Amino acid sequence: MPLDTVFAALGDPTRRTILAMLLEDDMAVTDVAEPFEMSLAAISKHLGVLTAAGLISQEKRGRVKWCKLEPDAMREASIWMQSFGQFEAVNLDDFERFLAVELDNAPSHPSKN
Amino acid sequence: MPLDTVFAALGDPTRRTILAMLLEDDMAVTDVAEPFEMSLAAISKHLGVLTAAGLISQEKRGRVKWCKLEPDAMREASIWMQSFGQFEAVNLDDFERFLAVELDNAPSHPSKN
DNA sequence: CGAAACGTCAACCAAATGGTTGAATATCGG
DNA sequence: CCGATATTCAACCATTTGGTTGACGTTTCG
Repeated sequence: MPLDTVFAALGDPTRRTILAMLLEDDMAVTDVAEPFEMSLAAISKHLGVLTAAGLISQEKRGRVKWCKLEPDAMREASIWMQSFGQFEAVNLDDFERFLAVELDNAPSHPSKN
Repeated sequence: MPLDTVFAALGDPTRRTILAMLLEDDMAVTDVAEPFEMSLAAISKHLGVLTAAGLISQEKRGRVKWCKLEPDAMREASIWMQSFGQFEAVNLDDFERFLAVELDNAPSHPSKN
């Protein structure tokens, strides 16, 4: 089940921090590792877990491997959680309308293709 | 971090199934365990994990311990995840205002009619 | 009272997880 | 070609996790 790997991946604070970093921009493995007090190999493993969960993708260009956030992977998990109540935080439909408006107003966003 | 325990708890399919069962109604431990092909002790442990994460609460009445879903525990995790949807194009300030409005809209009383 | 039902505890086990080091593999720049 | 940079691999280790079994403490009820 993809939910297994996604939730398990999100259960580690190092990995959640990495995801938050990638929210800013794509990053090379070495740059991802830099702020952490742990070996590069350990970060490489974390990135492997995130990749296996589909939460990021990694593309090698030259000797540098770029890490890119794949937020769609959270969608299924998010929807699963939403099913646990009207108590729940955000209405997804409202959220999508919000996103649609945001995308229209985005200044430097290249037109989709 | 509560996000650690919540996400980790959700990473197990047995525990997610238990939560889905409790969506229907509160249940006794024995009844929770009944559909699973695993010992009562194992289920008891799973319920302990869910309780530690705050996702359920357990109240003992007589010799029966009742398990009750606590969906509020998912709120923080849900909000965390939603901040990752299509983020590149989203203005964070707008997103936070959006969240504020969402949270302000009382979950259980209809807003307009 | 005494047996059955409810649930946890303790000890144990195999496998997975999160980390380390050191060697290995590409690739880039001079 | 050589050396530095980027990243993974492999072996290892300690801890956690998810499961088992059997004994144990409570509570209910005939």
